[in-house]
Amino acid sequence: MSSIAQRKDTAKYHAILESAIKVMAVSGYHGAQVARIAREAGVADGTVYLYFKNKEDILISVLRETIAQIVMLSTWLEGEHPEPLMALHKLIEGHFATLGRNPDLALVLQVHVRQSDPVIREQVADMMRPYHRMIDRILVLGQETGAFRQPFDVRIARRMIFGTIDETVNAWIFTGAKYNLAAQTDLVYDMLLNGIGWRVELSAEM
Amino acid sequence: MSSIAQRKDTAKYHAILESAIKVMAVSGYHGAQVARIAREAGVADGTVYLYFKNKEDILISVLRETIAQIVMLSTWLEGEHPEPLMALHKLIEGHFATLGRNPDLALVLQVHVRQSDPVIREQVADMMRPYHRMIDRILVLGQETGAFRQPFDVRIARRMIFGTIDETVNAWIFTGAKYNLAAQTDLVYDMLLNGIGWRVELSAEM
Amino acid sequence: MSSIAQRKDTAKYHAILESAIKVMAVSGYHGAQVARIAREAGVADGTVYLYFKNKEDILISVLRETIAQIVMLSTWLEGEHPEPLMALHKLIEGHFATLGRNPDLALVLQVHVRQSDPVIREQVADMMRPYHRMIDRILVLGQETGAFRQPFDVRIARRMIFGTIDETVNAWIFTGAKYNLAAQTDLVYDMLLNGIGWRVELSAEM
Amino acid sequence: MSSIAQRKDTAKYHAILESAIKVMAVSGYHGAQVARIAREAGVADGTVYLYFKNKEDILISVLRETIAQIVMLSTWLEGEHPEPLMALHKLIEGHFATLGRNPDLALVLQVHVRQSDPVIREQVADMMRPYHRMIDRILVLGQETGAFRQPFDVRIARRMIFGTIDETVNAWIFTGAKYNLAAQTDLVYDMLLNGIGWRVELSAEM
DNA sequence: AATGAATGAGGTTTCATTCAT
DNA sequence: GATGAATGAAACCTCATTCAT
Repeated sequence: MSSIAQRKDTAKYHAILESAIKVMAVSGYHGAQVARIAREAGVADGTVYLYFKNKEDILISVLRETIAQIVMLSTWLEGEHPEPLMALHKLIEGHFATLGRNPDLALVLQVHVRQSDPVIREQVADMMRPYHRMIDRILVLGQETGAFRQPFDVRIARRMIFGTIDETVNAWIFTGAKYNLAAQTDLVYDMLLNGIGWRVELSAEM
Repeated sequence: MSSIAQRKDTAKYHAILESAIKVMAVSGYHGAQVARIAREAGVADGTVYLYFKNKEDILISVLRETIAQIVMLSTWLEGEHPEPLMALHKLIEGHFATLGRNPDLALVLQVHVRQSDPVIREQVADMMRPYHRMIDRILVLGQETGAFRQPFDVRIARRMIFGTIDETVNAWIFTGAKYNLAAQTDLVYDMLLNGIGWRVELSAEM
Repeated sequence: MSSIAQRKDTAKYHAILESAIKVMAVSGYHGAQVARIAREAGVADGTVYLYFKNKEDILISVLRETIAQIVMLSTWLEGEHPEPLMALHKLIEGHFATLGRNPDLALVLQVHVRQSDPVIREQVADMMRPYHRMIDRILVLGQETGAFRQPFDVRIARRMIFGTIDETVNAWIFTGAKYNLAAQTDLVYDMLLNGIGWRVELSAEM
Repeated sequence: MSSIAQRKDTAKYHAILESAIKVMAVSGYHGAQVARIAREAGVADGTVYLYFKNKEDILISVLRETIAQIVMLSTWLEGEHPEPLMALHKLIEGHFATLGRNPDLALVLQVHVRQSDPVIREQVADMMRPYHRMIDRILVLGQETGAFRQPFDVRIARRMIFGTIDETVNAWIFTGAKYNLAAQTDLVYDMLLNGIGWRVELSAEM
């Protein structure tokens, strides 16, 4: 009479999760049949339901585990209290490193999540919230300490940061995940910091 | 003996397309039942198949019509030959205006496209290519004419621009498309141009 | 307010009938779409229903017209009163000639009829009855006049005659209707008359 | 992870097959709905697809199993090496006995096979080929040993034999399969051997 | 008489989920 | 805990037939 929750740390639980990532990476969420996930994991169809409530629960679990890794950055950066420029660099690097290490998982996260029920999207948004909050904190701190230029909208900046990271990962996935994603860190970091324009008003200030 | 191709400009064709956008916005591609699309359009199930080859054809048509509008910006900007800064501003504005006018369609484009078959994603990528090319051209021209700062990777910059626009639209959709998307143009434009950092190296150059 | 019955002799009626034979020959009864029959006949879908009650009616009409030709042999032979051996030869020859002239129609009659509803099969049987009767009459007359050997079961003989003709046509169709069907007449006639065995009991009788 | 192939000898496989024969006998191939076959077999619709690839596979399996029984005659006769006259008698008897035992199956084989896709007809032809070959061998051997009269075309004779058997079965089915089919063996055998005519050329030989 | 756009019932097939073993 | 055969709801799509023009 053990509940699903109590089985989360078994080897089989993780085998199914890994298998789900693999299958979903190839076929997407809707294309991923439970039977194939089970076979890939080397268990019977029914066994899947001993560890997960239903198919949606598998997807959410996959996302939770993945996002957890990314969100861990928040916690880590939180504890380290690095100065904002460094924090931004670490953030980008960590994000790229995490997904770069596991292309299948990146594919699921970037591409296949954004489908399925609004329910799932809502949950993903919830899970991402700490991450967004952390970006916001870095930005605010940077503005306060003078590490970043003063007058800009934090939300717009956060969307630029997140959107750029996202699109960089997408491009990497789309071209087949062939190059080293983390190696893009410096280029992206520089781009976000400096934008594409001259800083005429800056020279005026001097 | 009229083929599907010959029926593309009828009122019913557009009614079904509109209805498909509406239903897909709510339920996603897989969740959108042909029967519901038909009912919403006020036609019989079978009628849908007089205008579209199959369900996938509906989605692709939705995307084609939408992306066409956005890509039209390419053509327009091409003809106008505006200077790069202006071109970038027009691009952002046009993108926001087009999607801002039709939130449902934006939802389909932003969220639901990225699922389904790789075939569809490939087609979307094909349709977006002229758009990406145009951004590249603007960037290159801007660097040549000195409108943009010199040393940056064009691809990275393009991903930042596209990613930021994308994420801005996502945020707008996710909050329920309640505010005016086009009104964000200046803020985003400024952000992309200037980044978030001081331009210390610029002062060094003086 | 003219009924379907009154339109049977128009050019369009026959155009549709010809077209139906062609399409059914290729696709079978179930595979033959009314729309394709209409297109092949150069009329609109709806027009078909001005000349035929429904799809089944088309098939039955096709069969009626064809079988009519074969059954006409009955009438003709009836009128001629040829002696039995000659009558049998004429019968085989006429059957082969009629179908040999129109392979499409033969295909429909031999292969595709035997499907669809029992209702249709019943009707075909009804239409074939005069033909069977005629064979029976030839056989009985032949036995009475001494043209055929005495002791054999007329029904069995009739089935042999009909079955052999049928199978000969089938073989001809199956190999692509490439050779001259009517040219088989003498061989089949001889076979039916003499069987495959020696006639030992005959020599005993002498 | 059991494939369809591995389930062919289960009770359920045969239950579905029997049920398919029954339903097809009544309604024909196209009229036989998978749902009705499933209900008749006492299983759920989906279960059918655990044992058969699709509806066409059911039909082909029905045919394979049946024709296999008839073709088994070939093998048996092959092994026995009976003299030709005996072989022919056994052949007719075996054919009638096999179909006579299972009228539904006979109906499917005789009537409903000949429809549907050319693909299926081709397959049936393939399955029947050994049977036809065997008839040919009997005929050739009979001619060589002098059991049959010398000059006749083997193919024509084979068609007469097969066509007569076929038509006899058809007649039996059409009248409701009320009498004993196998009891017709001697009559048909005699008919095929002797034909319907006197053997004038034979008496001339004497 | 002729058209052909529209209809909608109906059938095959898939696949997440269950439950007896 | 584990299995996997069985379930059956649900969805796409076809196509004979109708009817307003």
